[in-house]
Amino acid sequence: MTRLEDIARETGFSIKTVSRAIHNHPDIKRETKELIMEVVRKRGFTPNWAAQSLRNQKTNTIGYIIPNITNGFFGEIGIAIDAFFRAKGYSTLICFTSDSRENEIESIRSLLAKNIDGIILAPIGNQGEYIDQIPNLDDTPLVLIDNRLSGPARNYVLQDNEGNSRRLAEHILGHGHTQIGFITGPLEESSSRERLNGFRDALEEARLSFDESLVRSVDWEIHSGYEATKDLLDQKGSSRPTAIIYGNTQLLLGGYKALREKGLSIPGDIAVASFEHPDIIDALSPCPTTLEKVEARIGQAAAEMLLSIIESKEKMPPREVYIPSQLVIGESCGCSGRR
Amino acid sequence: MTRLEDIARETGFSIKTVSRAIHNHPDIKRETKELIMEVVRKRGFTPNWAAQSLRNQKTNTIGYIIPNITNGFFGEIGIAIDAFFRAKGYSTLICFTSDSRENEIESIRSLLAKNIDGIILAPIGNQGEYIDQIPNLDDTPLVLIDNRLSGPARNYVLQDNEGNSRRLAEHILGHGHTQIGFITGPLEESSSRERLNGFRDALEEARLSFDESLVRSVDWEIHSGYEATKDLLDQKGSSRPTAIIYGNTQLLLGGYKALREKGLSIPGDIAVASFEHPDIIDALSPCPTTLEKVEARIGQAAAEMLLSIIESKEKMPPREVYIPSQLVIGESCGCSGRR
DNA sequence: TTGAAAGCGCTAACAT
DNA sequence: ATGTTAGCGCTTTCAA
Repeated sequence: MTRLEDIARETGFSIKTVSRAIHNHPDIKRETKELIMEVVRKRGFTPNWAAQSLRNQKTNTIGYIIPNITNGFFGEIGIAIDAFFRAKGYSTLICFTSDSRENEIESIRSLLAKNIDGIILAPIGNQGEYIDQIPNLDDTPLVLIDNRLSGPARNYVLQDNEGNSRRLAEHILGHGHTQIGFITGPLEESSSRERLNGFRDALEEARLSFDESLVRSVDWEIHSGYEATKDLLDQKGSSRPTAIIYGNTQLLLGGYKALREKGLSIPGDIAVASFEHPDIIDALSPCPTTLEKVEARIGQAAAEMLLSIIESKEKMPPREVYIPSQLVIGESCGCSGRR
Repeated sequence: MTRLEDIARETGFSIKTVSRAIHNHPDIKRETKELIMEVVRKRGFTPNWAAQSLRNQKTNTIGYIIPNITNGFFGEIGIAIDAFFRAKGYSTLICFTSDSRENEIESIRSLLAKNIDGIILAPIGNQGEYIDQIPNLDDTPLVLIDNRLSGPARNYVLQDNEGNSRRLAEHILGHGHTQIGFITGPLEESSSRERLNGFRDALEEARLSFDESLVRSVDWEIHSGYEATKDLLDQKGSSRPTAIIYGNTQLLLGGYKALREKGLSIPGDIAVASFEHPDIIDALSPCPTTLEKVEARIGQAAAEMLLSIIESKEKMPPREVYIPSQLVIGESCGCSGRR
């Protein structure tokens, strides 16, 4: 490993002068600096991170903790976070917890041990009390995204789930449907619960009754969307839905498969709309009606919020930011198509 | 931040004794240790990572550099790597390069500055010389995955692309097809080139001529698979393929959309098979014939290789590991189905 | 404009 | 079985 001292010896200056050159300190002669920087480049010297952060008590590093790295939603948020902080001279450490609370706590602890300057966390579940019990965490700026936890006020960047849900439902209602299925994730999760609430509000406003037999709450997986869709269409006693709204991409994908297998045409036999806006949308025909992409905006908002907390000296009261998104009309709802 | 010294003061022992307790050193009385550990737990103390690694010249951390975090393939490899190293007491830092060579070099340098113990890199492109020019990198164990670069021998974990391609092609040939389309990625990339080679070998062995007009080399994106498929089916002069093999999931997805839009039934009108084995397979009907999942095995193999290099004292000659995979018969090739 | 020395938190020799 | 001390590489007073 190349050290400051190696550069100092090679150039004949002291360690401190080399340090000054690297950090663009004004108190240094221009030629001295150029001489030193030449050697620095040649040797590929980069200051030892551990030594620097030990000395400065500042790591210029933030942590990003997500349930699952293979989830494109969190991946794209991460890209936005990384881009923002990279431009400010920070690095981003990503940890994934495989949907385990234990791993989540372990990740937080390991980030704290690294003295990172702040954390952006996409928490799992709905119980938030455990967060308040992690020692030393209150000294570290923390922003939560996408999922609200129980407990005291915290810094959040959330989606406008209710509003988004209302926009989707109103659009489907506008096509004249009155029997609308709604397939979403676990209702303990705030995101899922809020989506259902928005749906219910839209029905109320349209003076339609909310029919619980048209709602399915399952986990967020493809096969669950597949089975819930079949279940919804096969049920006896109630009339068939003429439209279905899906709570995320996975559920939609499962739904498309089920509808295709049943020989139902979209939107002819059944209209469809869905939350989120995955890249994989390009593989689907008909192109589904969805919402705008929000990943970049969530990442940006969370990163800005975190940086402002890191940079502010005094403690700030918790803030919440809601990211809304507009409809993106496709061909699955009955409109004549987009693009 | 809680320090060793805080625990020492609170328990009345010296710093060193506390350190011994934490590290399970034998030279410590059982009760002393229990007394200390109680306070350690209460305070949530974790040794300062920077101080530890500065002192030990060992960080127990490895770096994992990938082109794109939203690619599920690299994500799942990362999960396997992280699981392996976590069990050995190591952390994994993930960096993504957004397919930019500049970011890739920058990521390597930032990992070197952190004194990480080793790097697993999924390199982009096919030129490898730049790697040899990164200062100080030769002291750090490095394992490359999935893509072979030009230049000297290196540590690699690769897929058996030729063998896999041959297996896919032989299966399709076994269904009696003689006009087989092949849609794959850029031929500069070793993975893509080797896949095409395997396909050509299988044709030769079956005494069929290799018809270049049935091959498309595009980028690895969904829309490219869509357009290449339409292009292949629309071309004049040559007879239509009765089967198509896709080089990855994205291309397959685009292909399914194109075939559906053309009203062709799979496998009735056209047989289909594809490399990789994505989770999204559950959303497709008919279920495509693919290869086994290899992500976990690639990650495991790369992690094992890297750890063995980290732990070995003397320099070892570069090694290569090839991960083969078997066919997974679906419904898209003409077989009667699986499961 | 440059250099010397102290100390960030931790661990390994070396005492006791 | 426990404590003292030096030093990992860096930056920041302070002095020259």
